[in-house]
Amino acid sequence: MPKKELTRREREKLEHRREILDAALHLFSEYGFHDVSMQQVADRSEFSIGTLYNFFDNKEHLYSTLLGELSEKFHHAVTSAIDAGSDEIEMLRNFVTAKAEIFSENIEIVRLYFQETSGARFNFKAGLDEEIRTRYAEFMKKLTMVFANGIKKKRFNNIADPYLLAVALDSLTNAILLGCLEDPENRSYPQDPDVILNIFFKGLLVS
Amino acid sequence: MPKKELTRREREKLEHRREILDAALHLFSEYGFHDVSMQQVADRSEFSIGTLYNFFDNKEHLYSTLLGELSEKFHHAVTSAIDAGSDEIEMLRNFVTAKAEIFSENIEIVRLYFQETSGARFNFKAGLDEEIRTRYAEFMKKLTMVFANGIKKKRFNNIADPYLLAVALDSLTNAILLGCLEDPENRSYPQDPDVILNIFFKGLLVS
DNA sequence: CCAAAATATGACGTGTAGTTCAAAGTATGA
DNA sequence: TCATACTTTGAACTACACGTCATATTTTGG
Repeated sequence: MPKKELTRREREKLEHRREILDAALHLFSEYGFHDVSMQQVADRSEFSIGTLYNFFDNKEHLYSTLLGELSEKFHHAVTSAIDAGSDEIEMLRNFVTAKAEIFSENIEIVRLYFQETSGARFNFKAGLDEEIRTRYAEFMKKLTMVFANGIKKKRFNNIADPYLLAVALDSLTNAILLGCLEDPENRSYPQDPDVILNIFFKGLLVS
Repeated sequence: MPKKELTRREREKLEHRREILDAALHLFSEYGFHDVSMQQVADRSEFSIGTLYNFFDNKEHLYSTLLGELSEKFHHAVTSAIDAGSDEIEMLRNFVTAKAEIFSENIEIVRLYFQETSGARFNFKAGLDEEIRTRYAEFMKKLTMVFANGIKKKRFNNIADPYLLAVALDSLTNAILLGCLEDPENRSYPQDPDVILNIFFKGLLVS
C-alpha cells in the first residue's frame, strides 16, 4: 500500500484532524470528558462545530479516538522496552525507565488515560474501551511472565504470585510517577529505576 | 450537648436524609456523578425532586456530602487500625487487614471513593474535596512515619524513602484489593495480609 | 476563468437535566 | 377541632450542549 502517495489536500485533511485531536486532548485532559463542550473544542482548534462533525461522528467518537491512539502509543513503548531486556532484571528496569519517560513527556496524555482507566474503569459504557482493556490485559500478561520466568529461573525469590507482583509494580509506578509529576516541587522525578524497583528487589524486613 | 433528645420529627427527617444519601450512593457508585440525574435519585429514594433540594443545596452538595462521610469512615477505620499496632510490622499488618475488610464490606462506597480520588483527583473542581485531600495527606503522613520509625529502629531495611514506601503500599493495596473485588471469580481475596506485605517484606532479588 | 467538488461555517432544532416555587398534604398542640 | 408550622410535591422554568443542515467559502482541474 502506497503510504507516501497523499495529495496536499489529503495531507491537510489529516493535519486538520490532528489539530482537532490536539485541542480535544488538552481540554479533556484538563477538565474531563463531561466538562468540555464541542464548542470549546471548536474554539480551541479554530474550526467550527460543524467541521468537527466532518471528522468525528460525535463527541464520544472523538474521545475514544484519542484514547485509542494514546493507549496504543503507550503500550507499544512499554512492551517494546520490556522486550529489549536481555534478562528479567533488565526487563523490569527498562519497563520502569520507559514508563517514567512516557509519563514525564506526556503528562496530559497520561492524565487523560488515567481519568478513563482508573476513575471510569467500573462504570463507563463498557465496550467503548474494549480495545484498551485488551491491550492492558496483554501488557499485564507480559509483565506477569517476566516475574514468572524470573522465579522459574531462580533469579527471583518466590515472594508472591507473579500476577500479584505485576499488579503491584504497575500500580506502584503509576502512583509514584503521577505523584511526582503532579507535585514536581515537593517530589523529584526518579531518574534511576532502582529507586522504585528496590521496593521489590530488596527486602524490607531485617532478617 | 444532648444527642438523644430528638423529637420523632427530627429523627424522621434524619432518616429521610439517610434514605436519599443511600439512594444516591448506589446510583453514583454504579453510573458516576455525571450519568445520574436528580430524577433518578428521587425515584430510587421514593421522594420527589423538590424534597431532595430541601436536604441538599444542589447535586454537587449531595455528592460531596456522600464523599465526605465516606472518606471520614474510611480513614477513621484505617488510621485507628494502624494505631492499634504495637510495633511497625503489626501496624502494617493491621492496616492491610483493616483496609481489606473495609473494601470487601463496602464495594460501592469504595468505587465511589476511587472514582473521585483516582479519576478526578487532577481535574475536579479543586476545593470541593479539600477535606478529603487533607484527610488523605494526614493518613499518608501517618503511614510514612510507620516506615520511617521502622527504619530508624532498625526493624526495617532502608530500601527506599519512607514516603515512597507509603505511596507504594497504599497504591498497591488499592490495586490488588480492587482487582480482587471487581473480578472475584478469577482472583481470591487475600485473607492473610502477608500475601500483600511480603512484596515489601521479602526481597525479590536472589542475593 | 469558470463550473463542479470538497470543505467549512454557525444559527438553529431538539432534548435533557438542574433547579425553583406555589400549591397541596400532613403533623402539631392548643 | 382548627389554625399554624412543617414537609412534600412535581409542573414549569432556565440553561446549556449535542448534533444537523442549508449556505458560504475554497479548491480543483478542465
